[in-house]
This record gives sequence, C-alpha cells and structure tokens, in this order.
Amino acid sequence: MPRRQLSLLVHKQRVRSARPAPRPTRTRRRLPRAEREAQIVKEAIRFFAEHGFKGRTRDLAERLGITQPLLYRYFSNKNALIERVYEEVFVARWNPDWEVWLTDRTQPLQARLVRFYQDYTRSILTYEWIRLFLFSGLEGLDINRRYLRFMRERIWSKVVAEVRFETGRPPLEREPASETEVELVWAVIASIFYIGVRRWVFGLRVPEDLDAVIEDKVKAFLEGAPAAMAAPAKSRISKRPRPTDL
Amino acid sequence: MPRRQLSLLVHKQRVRSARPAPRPTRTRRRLPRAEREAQIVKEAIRFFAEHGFKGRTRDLAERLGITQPLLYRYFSNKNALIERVYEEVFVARWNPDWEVWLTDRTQPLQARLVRFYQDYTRSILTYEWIRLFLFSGLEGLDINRRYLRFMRERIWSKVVAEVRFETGRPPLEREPASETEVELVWAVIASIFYIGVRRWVFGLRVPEDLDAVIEDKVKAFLEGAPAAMAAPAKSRISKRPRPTDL
DNA sequence: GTTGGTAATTATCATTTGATTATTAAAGCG
DNA sequence: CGCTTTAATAATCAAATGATAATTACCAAC
Repeated sequence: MPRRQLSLLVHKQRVRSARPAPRPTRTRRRLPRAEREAQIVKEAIRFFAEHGFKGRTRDLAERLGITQPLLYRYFSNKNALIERVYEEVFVARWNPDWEVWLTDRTQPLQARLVRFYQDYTRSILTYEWIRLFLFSGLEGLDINRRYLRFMRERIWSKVVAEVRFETGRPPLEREPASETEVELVWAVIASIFYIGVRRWVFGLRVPEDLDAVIEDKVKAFLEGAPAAMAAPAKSRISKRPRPTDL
Repeated sequence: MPRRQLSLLVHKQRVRSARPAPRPTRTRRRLPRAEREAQIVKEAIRFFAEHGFKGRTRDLAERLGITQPLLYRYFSNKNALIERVYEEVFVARWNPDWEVWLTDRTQPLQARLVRFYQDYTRSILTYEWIRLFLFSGLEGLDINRRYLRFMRERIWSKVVAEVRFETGRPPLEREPASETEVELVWAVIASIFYIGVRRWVFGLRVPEDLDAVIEDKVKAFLEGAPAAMAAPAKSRISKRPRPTDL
C-alpha cells in the first residue's frame, strides 16, 4: 500500500529524532548475545501482539533501536521469531502446578477450582496473551488448535473428573466426558477470556476485581453444573463449523 | 516473505487449471457495471473476513476470477473497498425496527427483549460480521469505536430505560445510566458474540439452538439485573486501559 | 454486419519487505 | 596498545504488492 509510505516515513523520522545520533552512523551498542536475544524476543512479543504476525520486521527493529538485518543474526527467518514468541507466551507460561492443585483431594473442590482459575487467569489475562491468541486463531494457525486440545486434555478433563467424583458419578474411564460437561467447564474460562477481549481488543472498561469475578463464576458453576452434567447429554452442540479454507 | 512465493504459485496454478482456458487469454466475461461491483463487494466481505484487511488484492481478484487491476476500476484504492465492506456489513445490516420494538410498551418487556436479541443475533452472528469486527478491533480501527458508541446510544441506553420504567426507578433524564447498568445489558450480547468467536475464530463447537440460549439469557438478565441495577453503583469498573499506541 | 463505448486484460511501475552479503567497530584479552 | 572476535551496520537483492497506462475484445445499438 504505497499510500501508507508517507505516514511510515513520518513515523521513522519521529523515532529517529528521539535517539541522540542526528546524522552519522548509529551509536552501536554491542550486547552479549543472550542479552540481545532476550531483548528481541521481549519486544517481538509486544510488537506482534499489537500488529499481528504480518507486522514488519523493519518496524520491530526500529522499536528495538537496531537495524533490521540484525534480527536475522538471531533468528533464521521471521517465522522462527514468531515460533519463539509462541514458545515464550503460550508454552513457557504454563504452570505444571495447576494439574496438581486441581487433583489434590485433601482440599475442598471449590477452593481448588478457585485457586486454579485465579492463577490461570493471572497468566493469560494479559495484553500479549489475549491478542496473540486471537491473532493466531484468526489466521488459523496450528498453535491455536494445539493449545485448545492441550487444555482440554490436561485441565478440563480433570475438572470434569473431579466434579464427577465429588457428586458420586461414574469416572471418566467408565463414561467419557460429554460435550455438555466440557462446555460447562469451558464456560468459566471463556467468560474470563472475553473480559480480556473487551479490554484489549475493543478498549472497553472491564471489572477491576477479577479474583472476585472468578470466585462468583466458580461458585455459580458448582451450583449449576453438576446437575446439568448429570442430565442426559442430548447434544445441543453443532459439529465443527469451520470454513473449508482455514 | 519470499518463502511464501512457492505455495502461492502452486495455488495459482491449481486455480487456473480448474478453469477451462489452458493457456490463451482468459475468457472475458463482460458484466454490467453494477453487477460486477456487487459481485466484488460480496466476495471482498468474505475475503477480508478470512484474511484480515492485509489480505492481498491479487488473491481477492483471483477468487473472483478477474484480474487484479479490474478492482481498481471499481474502487479507487484498496481502502475504498474496505470502507465499502464496512458499510455493507456494519451499517447496512442495522435494523431501525430494533429501537421501535424495544420501546413499544404495549408489549411485555421480556418479549420485547427476546425479540430484539434474537433478531440482532441473527444479524451479527455470522462468519463475516464476527471476524471483521474482531479484525477491525485488533487493528484499532475507528469503525469499531463508532459502532460500540452507536450501540450504547441507540440500544443499551434504551434497554436500561425500559428496565427502569418497568421497576419504577427514576428515568435516565434524572439519573444517567451507571456503568453497572450498561454492563449488565452488555453482558447478554457479549455472551452471544463470544459464541461467534468460539465458532469462527477458534473452530470450537457451539450451541445449536441460539434462540433458546438467548431466551435463557434474557430471562436470567430480567431476574437478576433489576436488583443489581438498583444497588448503589460502587464502580468495580476500571478506566479505559487501552495501550497508548492503539 | 459494422461500430462505438467501455468492461476487462496485459504489461509495467514504484514501493515495500523478507532476507543476504560485505564491512565496520565495540569490547575483551594478552 | 594492538589484536582477535563477533555484534552490528550499510548496502543491496529478489519477490511481493498496490496502483497505473496501454491495449484488447465483448456487447448493444443502429
């Protein structure tokens, strides 16, 4: 879009003039390899969260105060950098304790659920996580699918199992989790996720005290869900309605 | 991303070979101006909903079975086409009757709300609407802001007014709508919107019978909301936490 | 048929943009 | 201080991409 060129140049100029160097070669800051790499990754997370994965490497470099080719000394190509961002945001923020907490039957179920949901929320309800997850979803990237499947296998199934145990219903080995059951469990985190969307995608105001919101949701879930789970799951759920070309 | 070039070529080849013309000039279909324009707009809506507004004009043209320069005989530039897509999806789908229905006090409030929400849902819960709205939100485009403000002014304020009237509370002129009130009204459509996100962004299964879902939500809203609205609105809502650069 | 108007195409331009190559220079070490 | 290492830059490439100019050919009107 050559029309954009103008504003782009203006932007460049503005940023440049903020640095000391007025004209000659850019002051060359020579950092240890690991440090520079960490710096790039950190800024890339923010950058791709803002602009999506089609954001330009030149703009990213500019924000870092480095030249664009330098990125390629740390990451073989743009996609490698994106992969690293995924790794950092979606994989590294996973807390193995969550599964431990959820299944620790020395604690009451409600306390376990509240603890998990509150901590999980703190990990995903960030500008970066929400927007990167949305971007990857919109672009039909595999990371998204993988993450959702992982959550289902590691977390939601455990919650269903615990609720069943609590209410004296058959274990998952004897009766697999129904759509309805997973749905109900999903719903809690979905409403949390949506708070992030409203805040960081639509710029709307959102509740301040998230811990309280979560506690309410978990209580509501534990009041209503067991009964709904027990009901014969005449599936009101449709098949995967994904457009053919995504 | 020159790496993409390969798959692009393959794609082109595949599509080309699907058409009859093996080598010579493409069979030239000469349509009336209005008809071609409508065809372009229709496909552009789908196209941008899939790929975002950074989608390439060449790919769009290819899908239409026309050459890329032809787009520029109907729209002066890419942005004009995008504007037209907005117009078509966000403005033209607005139904003025909604405001009439909501304020028609000859009907019971619950029936009015159910009617509005069900019809509104039918209008926005589409692949195109949901994804375009998200893309425009993520890119911080103004259309998004404008739409949300418009909804608040035209719809949500009316719902609040009607609930107040129903419960014998002071009218909006005497006591402006609190954050909490708008929040509660918002929540119903938010949960509907989120169904669309799950379906068309994350490829998850969603409830089939939306009318039933909406009816439930409206009932729940009318059961709980009036009391919550009446409560002193000690705002648990934070200020606009939008990143500085969007 | 012939022909005029214009829808549509082909060829091409100017930028943009991911990526590479050849230099330059900052920092650590003896 | 001189030398080595390699982080970082400048210069540049090739493909992609929005947009334009020149040309072609479909269709309706006569």
